[in-house]
Amino acid sequence: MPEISLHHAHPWDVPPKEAVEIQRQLAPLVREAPLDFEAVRTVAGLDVSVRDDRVRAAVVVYDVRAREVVEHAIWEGPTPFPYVPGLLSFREVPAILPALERLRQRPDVYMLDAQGRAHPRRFGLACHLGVLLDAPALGVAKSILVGRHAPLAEPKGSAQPLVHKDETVGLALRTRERVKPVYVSVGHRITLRDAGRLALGLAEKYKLPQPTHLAHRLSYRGSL
DNA sequence: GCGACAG
DNA sequence: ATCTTGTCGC
Repeated sequence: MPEISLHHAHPWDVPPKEAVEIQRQLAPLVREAPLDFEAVRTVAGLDVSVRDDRVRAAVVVYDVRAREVVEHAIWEGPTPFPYVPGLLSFREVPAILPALERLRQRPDVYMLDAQGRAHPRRFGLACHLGVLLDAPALGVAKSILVGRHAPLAEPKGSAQPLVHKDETVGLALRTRERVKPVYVSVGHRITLRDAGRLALGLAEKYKLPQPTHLAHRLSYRGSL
Protein backbone atom coordinates (compact mmCIF):
# COMPACT_ATOMS: atom_id res chain seq x y z
CA MET A 1 0.00 0.00 0.00
CA PRO A 2 1.66 3.16 -1.26
CA GLU A 3 2.09 5.90 1.30
CA ILE A 4 0.39 9.21 0.53
CA SER A 5 2.95 11.96 0.15
CA LEU A 6 1.61 15.46 0.66
CA HIS A 7 2.94 18.41 -1.26
CA HIS A 8 3.09 21.73 0.54
CA ALA A 9 1.78 20.31 3.80
CA HIS A 10 0.57 22.83 6.40
CA PRO A 11 -1.31 22.91 9.72
CA TRP A 12 -5.12 22.53 9.71
CA ASP A 13 -5.94 23.58 13.24
CA VAL A 14 -5.64 27.28 12.55
CA PRO A 15 -7.89 30.31 13.00
CA PRO A 16 -9.94 31.47 9.98
CA LYS A 17 -7.64 34.39 9.34
CA GLU A 18 -4.66 32.08 8.96
CA ALA A 19 -6.65 29.58 6.89
CA VAL A 20 -7.35 32.33 4.39
CA GLU A 21 -3.66 33.18 4.29
CA ILE A 22 -2.79 29.55 3.57
CA GLN A 23 -5.28 29.54 0.69
CA ARG A 24 -3.73 32.67 -0.79
CA GLN A 25 -0.31 31.07 -0.54
CA LEU A 26 -1.34 27.83 -2.22
CA ALA A 27 -3.70 29.19 -4.89
CA PRO A 28 -0.88 30.06 -7.33
CA LEU A 29 0.19 26.41 -7.31
CA VAL A 30 -2.98 25.25 -9.07
CA ARG A 31 -2.17 24.08 -12.57
CA GLU A 32 -4.54 23.65 -15.48
CA ALA A 33 -3.62 20.93 -17.97
CA PRO A 34 -5.37 18.59 -20.40
CA LEU A 35 -6.46 15.31 -18.86
CA ASP A 36 -5.08 12.18 -20.53
CA PHE A 37 -8.34 10.26 -20.72
CA GLU A 38 -6.55 7.24 -22.16
CA ALA A 39 -4.63 6.97 -18.91
CA VAL A 40 -7.66 7.37 -16.67
CA ARG A 41 -8.93 4.06 -15.34
CA THR A 42 -10.35 5.12 -12.00
CA VAL A 43 -12.02 8.25 -10.64
CA ALA A 44 -12.40 8.65 -6.89
CA GLY A 45 -15.63 10.18 -5.62
CA LEU A 46 -15.32 11.92 -2.24
CA ASP A 47 -17.81 13.28 0.25
CA VAL A 48 -18.09 14.10 3.93
CA SER A 49 -21.19 13.98 6.13
CA VAL A 50 -21.63 15.50 9.58
CA ARG A 51 -23.37 13.86 12.54
CA ASP A 52 -23.57 15.96 15.67
CA ASP A 53 -19.91 16.62 16.40
CA ARG A 54 -18.57 13.81 14.21
CA VAL A 55 -17.60 13.73 10.55
CA ARG A 56 -17.54 10.75 8.22
CA ALA A 57 -15.47 10.90 5.06
CA ALA A 58 -16.21 8.42 2.29
CA VAL A 59 -14.27 7.60 -0.85
CA VAL A 60 -15.47 5.46 -3.72
CA VAL A 61 -13.08 4.30 -6.43
CA TYR A 62 -14.99 4.05 -9.66
CA ASP A 63 -13.66 2.19 -12.70
CA VAL A 64 -14.71 4.37 -15.64
CA ARG A 65 -14.43 1.56 -18.19
CA ALA A 66 -16.17 -1.21 -16.27
CA ARG A 67 -18.49 1.47 -14.87
CA GLU A 68 -18.43 -0.05 -11.41
CA VAL A 69 -17.05 0.52 -7.93
CA VAL A 70 -13.81 -1.36 -7.41
CA GLU A 71 -13.00 -0.17 -3.90
CA HIS A 72 -14.30 2.07 -1.15
CA ALA A 73 -13.30 3.31 2.30
CA ILE A 74 -14.60 5.34 5.22
CA TRP A 75 -13.03 7.30 8.06
CA GLU A 76 -14.77 8.85 11.04
CA GLY A 77 -13.56 11.36 13.58
CA PRO A 78 -14.34 14.54 15.50
CA THR A 79 -15.39 17.66 13.61
CA PRO A 80 -12.20 19.70 13.38
CA PHE A 81 -13.47 22.99 12.04
CA PRO A 82 -16.81 24.81 11.80
CA TYR A 83 -18.48 25.37 8.46
CA VAL A 84 -17.38 28.73 7.15
CA PRO A 85 -18.24 29.64 3.55
CA GLY A 86 -14.95 29.71 1.67
CA LEU A 87 -13.09 27.56 4.19
CA LEU A 88 -14.75 24.20 3.57
CA SER A 89 -11.45 22.43 2.90
CA PHE A 90 -10.29 23.04 6.47
CA ARG A 91 -13.34 21.12 7.66
CA GLU A 92 -13.25 18.25 5.17
CA VAL A 93 -9.67 17.56 4.08
CA PRO A 94 -8.54 16.43 7.56
CA ALA A 95 -11.16 13.66 7.28
CA ILE A 96 -10.63 12.91 3.60
CA LEU A 97 -6.90 12.24 3.89
CA PRO A 98 -7.16 9.39 6.41
CA ALA A 99 -9.99 7.88 4.34
CA LEU A 100 -7.72 7.91 1.28
CA GLU A 101 -4.97 6.20 3.24
CA ARG A 102 -7.25 3.24 3.70
CA LEU A 103 -7.36 2.57 -0.03
CA ARG A 104 -5.17 -0.12 -1.56
CA GLN A 105 -4.80 1.76 -4.85
CA ARG A 106 -4.23 5.35 -5.86
CA PRO A 107 -7.11 6.75 -7.98
CA ASP A 108 -6.19 8.50 -11.24
CA VAL A 109 -8.56 11.45 -10.68
CA TYR A 110 -10.29 12.95 -7.63
CA MET A 111 -13.85 14.26 -7.88
CA LEU A 112 -15.14 16.41 -5.02
CA ASP A 113 -18.64 17.38 -4.00
CA ALA A 114 -17.55 21.03 -3.82
CA GLN A 115 -15.97 23.89 -5.74
CA GLY A 116 -12.52 24.04 -7.29
CA ARG A 117 -11.57 27.41 -8.76
CA ALA A 118 -15.11 28.72 -8.48
CA HIS A 119 -14.12 30.15 -5.12
CA PRO A 120 -13.54 33.71 -3.85
CA ARG A 121 -9.77 33.12 -3.76
CA ARG A 122 -9.79 30.54 -6.59
CA PHE A 123 -8.90 27.81 -4.13
CA GLY A 124 -11.88 25.67 -3.24
CA LEU A 125 -11.74 22.20 -1.70
CA ALA A 126 -11.04 20.49 -5.06
CA CYS A 127 -8.00 22.72 -5.61
CA HIS A 128 -6.76 22.20 -2.09
CA LEU A 129 -6.86 18.40 -2.27
CA GLY A 130 -5.48 18.38 -5.80
CA VAL A 131 -2.47 20.49 -4.87
CA LEU A 132 -1.74 18.48 -1.72
CA LEU A 133 -1.84 15.21 -3.65
CA ASP A 134 -0.40 16.79 -6.79
CA ALA A 135 -3.03 14.86 -8.74
CA PRO A 136 -5.84 15.62 -11.20
CA ALA A 137 -8.91 16.90 -9.32
CA LEU A 138 -12.20 18.59 -10.14
CA GLY A 139 -15.14 20.01 -8.25
CA VAL A 140 -18.77 19.14 -9.00
CA ALA A 141 -20.97 21.24 -6.71
CA LYS A 142 -24.73 21.29 -6.34
CA SER A 143 -24.94 25.03 -5.78
CA ILE A 144 -22.96 28.21 -6.41
CA LEU A 145 -20.51 29.77 -3.98
CA VAL A 146 -19.49 32.65 -6.26
CA GLY A 147 -20.28 33.65 -9.83
CA ARG A 148 -23.27 33.88 -12.15
CA HIS A 149 -24.26 32.34 -15.46
CA ALA A 150 -26.71 32.71 -18.33
CA PRO A 151 -29.79 30.48 -18.43
CA LEU A 152 -29.16 26.93 -19.61
CA ALA A 153 -30.81 25.21 -22.58
CA GLU A 154 -33.02 22.21 -21.82
CA PRO A 155 -31.03 19.24 -23.25
CA LYS A 156 -28.65 17.17 -21.22
CA GLY A 157 -25.13 18.40 -21.84
CA SER A 158 -26.12 22.06 -22.10
CA ALA A 159 -23.66 24.36 -20.40
CA GLN A 160 -22.85 27.99 -19.68
CA PRO A 161 -19.70 29.51 -18.25
CA LEU A 162 -19.79 30.43 -14.58
CA VAL A 163 -18.31 33.92 -14.31
CA HIS A 164 -16.99 35.74 -11.27
CA LYS A 165 -15.41 39.18 -11.48
CA ASP A 166 -15.09 38.96 -15.27
CA GLU A 167 -13.32 35.63 -15.01
CA THR A 168 -14.64 32.22 -16.06
CA VAL A 169 -14.23 30.14 -12.94
CA GLY A 170 -16.44 27.20 -13.74
CA LEU A 171 -19.19 25.64 -15.80
CA ALA A 172 -22.91 25.36 -15.12
CA LEU A 173 -23.66 21.94 -16.60
CA ARG A 174 -26.98 20.21 -17.08
CA THR A 175 -26.33 16.51 -16.54
CA ARG A 176 -30.01 15.49 -16.70
CA GLU A 177 -32.91 16.99 -18.58
CA ARG A 178 -35.30 19.17 -16.60
CA VAL A 179 -33.03 18.97 -13.57
CA LYS A 180 -31.08 21.78 -11.97
CA PRO A 181 -27.49 21.90 -13.23
CA VAL A 182 -24.29 21.08 -11.37
CA TYR A 183 -21.35 23.46 -11.14
CA VAL A 184 -18.07 22.08 -12.43
CA SER A 185 -14.71 23.71 -11.86
CA VAL A 186 -11.01 22.96 -12.09
CA GLY A 187 -9.39 21.46 -9.04
CA HIS A 188 -5.88 20.71 -10.31
CA ARG A 189 -4.10 19.29 -13.35
CA ILE A 190 -7.22 19.35 -15.53
CA THR A 191 -8.88 21.88 -17.84
CA LEU A 192 -12.40 23.17 -17.33
CA ARG A 193 -13.36 21.60 -20.65
CA ASP A 194 -12.07 18.18 -19.64
CA ALA A 195 -13.62 18.50 -16.20
CA GLY A 196 -16.97 19.13 -17.87
CA ARG A 197 -16.53 16.16 -20.21
CA LEU A 198 -15.64 13.86 -17.34
CA ALA A 199 -18.53 15.00 -15.17
CA LEU A 200 -21.04 14.64 -17.99
CA GLY A 201 -19.66 11.29 -19.07
CA LEU A 202 -20.00 9.87 -15.58
CA ALA A 203 -23.53 11.18 -14.96
CA GLU A 204 -25.22 7.93 -15.88
CA LYS A 205 -28.32 7.69 -13.73
CA TYR A 206 -28.47 10.78 -11.57
CA LYS A 207 -27.79 14.48 -11.62
CA LEU A 208 -24.47 13.89 -9.90
CA PRO A 209 -21.73 11.82 -11.57
CA GLN A 210 -21.52 8.23 -10.28
CA PRO A 211 -18.36 8.70 -8.17
CA THR A 212 -19.75 11.65 -6.24
CA HIS A 213 -23.26 10.24 -6.06
CA LEU A 214 -22.03 6.99 -4.57
CA ALA A 215 -19.61 8.69 -2.19
CA HIS A 216 -22.47 10.81 -0.90
CA ARG A 217 -24.53 7.68 -0.31
CA LEU A 218 -21.66 5.97 1.44
CA SER A 219 -20.89 8.85 3.78
CA TYR A 220 -24.53 9.50 4.59
CA ARG A 221 -25.70 5.91 5.09
CA GLY A 222 -22.44 4.33 6.06
CA SER A 223 -22.78 1.69 3.34
CA LEU A 224 -23.30 1.44 -0.40
C1' DG B 1 -23.92 49.13 6.04
C1' DC B 2 -26.67 45.22 3.75
C1' DG B 3 -27.01 40.67 1.60
C1' DA B 4 -24.73 36.25 -0.04
C1' DC B 5 -22.68 32.32 1.40
C1' DA B 6 -19.62 24.96 -1.44
C1' DG B 7 -21.16 21.51 2.64
C1' DA C 1 -24.66 19.50 6.04
C1' DT C 2 -29.11 17.79 8.73
C1' DC C 3 -34.27 17.10 10.21
C1' DT C 4 -38.05 13.85 7.15
C1' DT C 5 -43.63 11.56 4.22
C1' DG C 6 -45.94 12.17 0.94
C1' DT C 7 -46.68 13.87 -3.44
C1' DC C 8 -46.58 15.96 -8.19
C1' DG C 9 -44.69 15.19 -12.83
C1' DC C 10 -41.85 13.18 -16.59
